Amino acid sequence: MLQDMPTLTDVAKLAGVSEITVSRVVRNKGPIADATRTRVLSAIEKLGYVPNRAAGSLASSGSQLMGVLLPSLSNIVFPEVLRGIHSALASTGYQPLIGVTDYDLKTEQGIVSSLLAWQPAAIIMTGFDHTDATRRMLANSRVRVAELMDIDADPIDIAVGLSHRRAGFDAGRHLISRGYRRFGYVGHDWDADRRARLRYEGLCTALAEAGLTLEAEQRFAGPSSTIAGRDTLAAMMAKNPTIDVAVFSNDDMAVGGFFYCLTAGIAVKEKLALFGFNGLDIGQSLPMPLSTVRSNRFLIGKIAVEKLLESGERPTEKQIIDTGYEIVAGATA
Amino acid sequence: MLQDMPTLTDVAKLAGVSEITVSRVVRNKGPIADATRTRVLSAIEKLGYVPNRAAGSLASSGSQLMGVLLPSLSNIVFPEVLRGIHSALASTGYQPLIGVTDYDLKTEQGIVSSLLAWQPAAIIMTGFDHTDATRRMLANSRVRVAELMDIDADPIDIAVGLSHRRAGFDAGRHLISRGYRRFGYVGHDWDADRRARLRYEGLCTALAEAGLTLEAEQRFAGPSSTIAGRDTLAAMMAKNPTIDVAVFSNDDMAVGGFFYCLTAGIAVKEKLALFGFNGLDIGQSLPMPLSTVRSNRFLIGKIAVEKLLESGERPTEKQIIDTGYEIVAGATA
DNA sequence: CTGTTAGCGCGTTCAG
DNA sequence: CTGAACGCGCTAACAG
Repeated sequence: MLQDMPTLTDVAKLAGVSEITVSRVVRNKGPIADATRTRVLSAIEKLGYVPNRAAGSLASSGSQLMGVLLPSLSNIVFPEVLRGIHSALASTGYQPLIGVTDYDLKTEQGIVSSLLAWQPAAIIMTGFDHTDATRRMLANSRVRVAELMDIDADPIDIAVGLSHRRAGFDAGRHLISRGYRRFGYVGHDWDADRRARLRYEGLCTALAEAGLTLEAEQRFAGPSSTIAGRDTLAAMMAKNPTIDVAVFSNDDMAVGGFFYCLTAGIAVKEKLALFGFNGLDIGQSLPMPLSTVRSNRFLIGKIAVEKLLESGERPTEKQIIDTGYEIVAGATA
Repeated sequence: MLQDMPTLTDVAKLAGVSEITVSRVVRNKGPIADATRTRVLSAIEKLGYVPNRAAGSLASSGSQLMGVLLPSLSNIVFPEVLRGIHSALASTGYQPLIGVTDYDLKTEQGIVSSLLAWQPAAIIMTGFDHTDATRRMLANSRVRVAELMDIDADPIDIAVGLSHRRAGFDAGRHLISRGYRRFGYVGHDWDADRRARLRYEGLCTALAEAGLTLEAEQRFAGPSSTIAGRDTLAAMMAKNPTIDVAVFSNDDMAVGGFFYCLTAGIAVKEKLALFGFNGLDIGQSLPMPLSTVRSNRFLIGKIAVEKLLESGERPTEKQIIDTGYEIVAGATA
């Protein structure tokens, strides 16, 4: 696509050195006399030389690319992870090559295959659910794999995230300790969102240990959103007006729940407590800061990249990195 | 990085054909007898062959990559554009190679250079501000360039977006026609956000034509956010309690303003009207839907890709595509 | 419809 | 500290 861009050869001729010397200067590799380096650099400058990565990649059978698979871009959480990935990549010369799976394992498989075609240094994926074919392709390649967000299962190489089951459990314990007893759960479609389900299970376990159960439960049959949260809480309250706390599948849903309470004139916390998950900015900027669990999305992306780049080799031992979470007391519960 | 993955040659041997035939089957190019195709495909399947894109790219001096430069991932607007880009790319076999500039032109220049090194089919950028070096690199390459979001200046090849100046102007006219006269403006740092400034200028023009001026103006010295909107409106109201409408630099800021009114007990619309820009979901899910201007972020990304892929050549004529905007009456103004 | 020939631009040897 | 030769895996251009 570039029209006779200058090549290594052109630079080498102009600088009066061999191609490999130019190559070494460009990659900062091997010993180079200062004088030669200067000469080469000025030739590069003069010609506006830009190395051809495809050629480099072919010759070295490797690349400065990092494959990144995200389930969705609609949920703010994933752009935040991407931001963390990008921040760690920025100083390294690696570029993210991204794909979006729409929570579909077959789509994921296709994307993994096209990413692998670029011989990336590593691949970052979300979650532990993959097709057998995906696993096989990954195993046959030498690329390191990080699986993000979740650490409640066995990773391929590296897992970076938090235990959603424990987060749900701790949220439950926290709310019980604050005196809440009549629990309602407001969720979204969790066939796609395995982690929301893990949190739900953790919550139920905590309730069971305290001799409690969910008194109400309402799930929206689509992705999470503020509007879904608002309407789903409305539906639940219509059926079960006596609950004293609503636990939401995440902050988006909970913020919608807050808006519902505002409209319906329900006193938040006194009459109905609200609890979310994620610790999004929007929840914390509400007139009453949302009670929630803060996950560290940015950090997850950042650490994943750092671990992946730590060694050039596929790690011999599986590694699980817990980025933790934090109960945010807030004002709504 | 792949450990002796099978190559075209391996497939060709197994299928008993020449390499080029396999290549043609893989790329769906040129006439192939059905029998041959079947044979080749089953060989590919059997070996788990994955084409090496670097080699393909080198041989054809082109790639199925599309460079995407975004100023930021923190502002929800850009992930939405990326979503549009991705949706249009999904069916084409192209992959987005992304870079984030942090609103810095020198950073942008560096990223353009590394993107160009992959010989992408096209590059998508944001806005019209680039360094001279960036412009030169782009001009020397044969890649098509789309500049998104804005159409208030002269594009390199294609511009896709809306006139922010007109949007600001129309917002002003709209509010004047609703009877508002005492205008306040709540903004964020616009050195980075040229478009927010264009909207501001449009607004001021509309006011001037009606013989009005801004009675108050408060700008937060950082990026836009809900919290910034809340606090900046608070600061403005402390100084100028008599304004009857606050125009915000965008919806994030306006939602924060709404929260401020809630806390301060200010009757929204009766005492103080609020007006945003973007038409984000969060604004529309407020107890009172936010009055704002809807921009079509998803569409901007999608159309950019479609136009870029329309022809394989650099367009001879510059093209400006207006994706328009829409005043959303809402309930806050 | 299929095959042959000849590189694409670079990095990896291995020598000096 | 520098260089020569070779090949990475694929595709363009031309045959047949």
